[in-house]
Amino acid sequence: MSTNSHDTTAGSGGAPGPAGAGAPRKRGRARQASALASERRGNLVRLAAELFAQKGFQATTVREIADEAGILSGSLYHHFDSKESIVDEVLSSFLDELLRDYQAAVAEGGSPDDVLARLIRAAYRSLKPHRAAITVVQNDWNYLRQFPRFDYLGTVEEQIQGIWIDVITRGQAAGAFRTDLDAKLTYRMIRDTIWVTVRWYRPEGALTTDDLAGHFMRVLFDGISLGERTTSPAGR
Amino acid sequence: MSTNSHDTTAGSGGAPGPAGAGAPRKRGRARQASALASERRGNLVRLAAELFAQKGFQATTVREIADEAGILSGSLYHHFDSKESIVDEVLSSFLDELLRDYQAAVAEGGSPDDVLARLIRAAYRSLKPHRAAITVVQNDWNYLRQFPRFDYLGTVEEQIQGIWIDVITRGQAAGAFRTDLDAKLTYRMIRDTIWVTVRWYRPEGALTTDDLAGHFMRVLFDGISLGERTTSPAGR
DNA sequence: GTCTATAGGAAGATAGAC
DNA sequence: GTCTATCTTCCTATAGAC
Repeated sequence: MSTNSHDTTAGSGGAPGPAGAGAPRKRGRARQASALASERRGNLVRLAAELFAQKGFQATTVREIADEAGILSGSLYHHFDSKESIVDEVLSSFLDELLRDYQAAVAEGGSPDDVLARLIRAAYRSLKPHRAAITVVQNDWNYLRQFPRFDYLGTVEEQIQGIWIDVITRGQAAGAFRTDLDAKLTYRMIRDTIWVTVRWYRPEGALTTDDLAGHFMRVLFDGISLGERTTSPAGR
Repeated sequence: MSTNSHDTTAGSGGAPGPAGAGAPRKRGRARQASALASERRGNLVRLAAELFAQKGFQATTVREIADEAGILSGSLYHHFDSKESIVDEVLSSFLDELLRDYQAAVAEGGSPDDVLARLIRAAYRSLKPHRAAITVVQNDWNYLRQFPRFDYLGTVEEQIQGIWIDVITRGQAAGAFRTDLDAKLTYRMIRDTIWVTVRWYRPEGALTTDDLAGHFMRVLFDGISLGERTTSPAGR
């Protein structure tokens, strides 16, 4: 949740940094102080993520982030070397955790529809802790990908896509899922439907993320129709 | 496609406008010149919409829009009184047309699942002509709604929602759709799944919008599973 | 209808005192 | 670690010539 494995030294010119620019190695008595520092940093990141999610990355100014934290904008640059570094930390920590969750869901094993159900629940469950990051991914992904710094977004996306498509394809081969559906298209549909929920989902409301997952899976696995399944009803 | 019925006089302060600020009534020999003017204007709007879609509303500068049109940024203000006016025209013309399409789909009549299928196809078909506008709606909706000028976005959304929920509810009452699904939740799922497609759909690719609609409807109506429908398979 | 020129403000980022 | 102060750049929008 803390290390940003995707950090690059790319910047707009400014200070090249006197020491190694990565996360400092913690050891000895420095560890405690460092832990406090990262907690502070983590707070700033969470707070910025919330603003990015509400107003968009571009529309959020460093002054607003600093205001929210009760400090002045200049002071932010003691913690981060640019506004992009902040959003980078928001995204990379979320994506790293998500990838691990998915890998764990697959590692548990079971039939393809068990695994698919587990993936779907894992995705919905991430809505609550990562609502802000997911919103940023959705709204600012296209913009951020313009910068080489964020190339890793595409890499992680491909790894994640591979996990889902693999499960769907295995399900088709095993006779659990229809073979007249394109696996990639189906994956995208599932992914989009789940993520886009952050636009209106409010964790403090009546619906839990497992409610959402349940509703979605009823539709996904069995459809909204009643009676026999049909190949092409109503001219579809 | 031309008149902006949602225009308001709201602005950030500047010139209050010497004459009536609405679209001038065309009559007599002025009509031809005016038609050319609106074509020019329409071109600028389309071009701006494309940029807004690619980079986001905030990140797109009036200079970029002007560059793309081959004029200087100051000259844009001969056609529009602000950057917001441009995006307003992008959104309102799209939403007006969409609402009319949906109303027409319902007016054709038929069983709930016929109507629902028609609505879904209409939505997918709008992806091609309105890709840019749909992208802007999705990415910049939250930001734009901060300004009273864009209050009408919420109004149109409610009208549209009413149309879909009505069809779903009637289908449930008629025994065509499952009653264990929440109509509003189902509407949102459908809407989101369709709109979010603009993130990756490329009209010039192999898939037509009717392909997408077909794939989606197979899943929506009948699910991805094979064999008998089941109420709670795999612990779902 | 487009240009030149510029007002006026806000943005991201930096330097050095405390 | 935060503040004060400020640099530089870029933005939207305007005024008036052509």
